[in-house]
Amino acid sequence: MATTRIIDDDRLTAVGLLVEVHRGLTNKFAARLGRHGLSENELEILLRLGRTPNCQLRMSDLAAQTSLTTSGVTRVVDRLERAGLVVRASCDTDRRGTWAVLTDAGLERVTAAVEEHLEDVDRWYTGLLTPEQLNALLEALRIVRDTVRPEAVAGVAEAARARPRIAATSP
Amino acid sequence: MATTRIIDDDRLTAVGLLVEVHRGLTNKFAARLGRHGLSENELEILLRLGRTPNCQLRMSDLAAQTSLTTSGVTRVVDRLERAGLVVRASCDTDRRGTWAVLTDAGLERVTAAVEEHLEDVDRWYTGLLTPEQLNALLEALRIVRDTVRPEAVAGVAEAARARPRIAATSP
DNA sequence: TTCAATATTTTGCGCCGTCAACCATTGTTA
DNA sequence: TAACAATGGTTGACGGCGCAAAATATTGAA
Repeated sequence: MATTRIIDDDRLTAVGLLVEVHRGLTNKFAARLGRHGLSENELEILLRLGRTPNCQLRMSDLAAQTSLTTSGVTRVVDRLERAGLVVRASCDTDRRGTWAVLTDAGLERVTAAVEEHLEDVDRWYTGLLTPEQLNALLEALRIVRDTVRPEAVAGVAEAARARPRIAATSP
Repeated sequence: MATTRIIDDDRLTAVGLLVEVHRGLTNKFAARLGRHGLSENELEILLRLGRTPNCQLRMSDLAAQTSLTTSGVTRVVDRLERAGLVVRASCDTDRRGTWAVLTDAGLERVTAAVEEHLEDVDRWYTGLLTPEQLNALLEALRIVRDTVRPEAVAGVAEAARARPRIAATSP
């Protein structure tokens, strides 16, 4: 008879597939990002800052968006600040808070990195799928994301309202 | 005019979506797995052993399958062995190699863990999608997996040929 | 046989991120 | 106003994993 052991359940392989793809892509991407001096988490934080109206987000919002802990964010931002890609600025309205602000150098760095990174993304991920397959994939992922991480958009509204902490590059 | 900055490229958000889903699921799963005394990597290794014909795989094959390094596998197997879920056995035909062999306790543990784990998988992942959506997702993931990790099935054939190192539970 | 070249696993060291404890600030309640 | 819980962030101790070198076993050639 066919196997009916629980450890062969299809749902487990569905998880496994997701994990393998994630790890595989991460590994493929790591080399080139490393050449730009960035890790996956560092890139993500720079990207999120760059996409925010004034290029600034509070530490705790970064934590919520990235599913790093706040202490993890502290450390990543420490490194980025040491590298001159980010600066910390205190928050006028709530002196407990701290803005992480993308510097010009940071924006340049992430732009340069992404420029090459996109080749890899295309080569190992999006470019492998037909537009229909890609859309179906993203639709499914979005459904899952919205239930497992509904908080992934924290802080954007506040940051837009806040006054910029450094000369922003937005004209 | 609309934004055309490179850091807003859709392909980046396609990566981001995958990463967010992976992290979100990992977090959701961690609590219950932790209650069974297993981490994600430990579960994966136990699963792969349990699915192999004689419940045994060589360390290097585990490394290839999991995209841990061999040293990572050494450490995970160390813990699993300390917990009595796995034993090491030397390889007759090539005494450089080492089999990691799932014990009966290991099979019980992983079975019990998976039994509950599947509820979470259903609740946060597979159960959120229609059968069509799930199939489309898996199809796309399989395409990407096959190009970024073609080596993910290492060692299964050899393990099936090798003689079992402990009383196997296969009748 | 002996010695170099190769293959498999383990170990030393370091980085990265979590957890828990901590300090500073805010808001609330009296 | 004082007291105190709640919030935001940082720090120290710790564990997991990767990298590279070491330890062990195997193969091939002189």
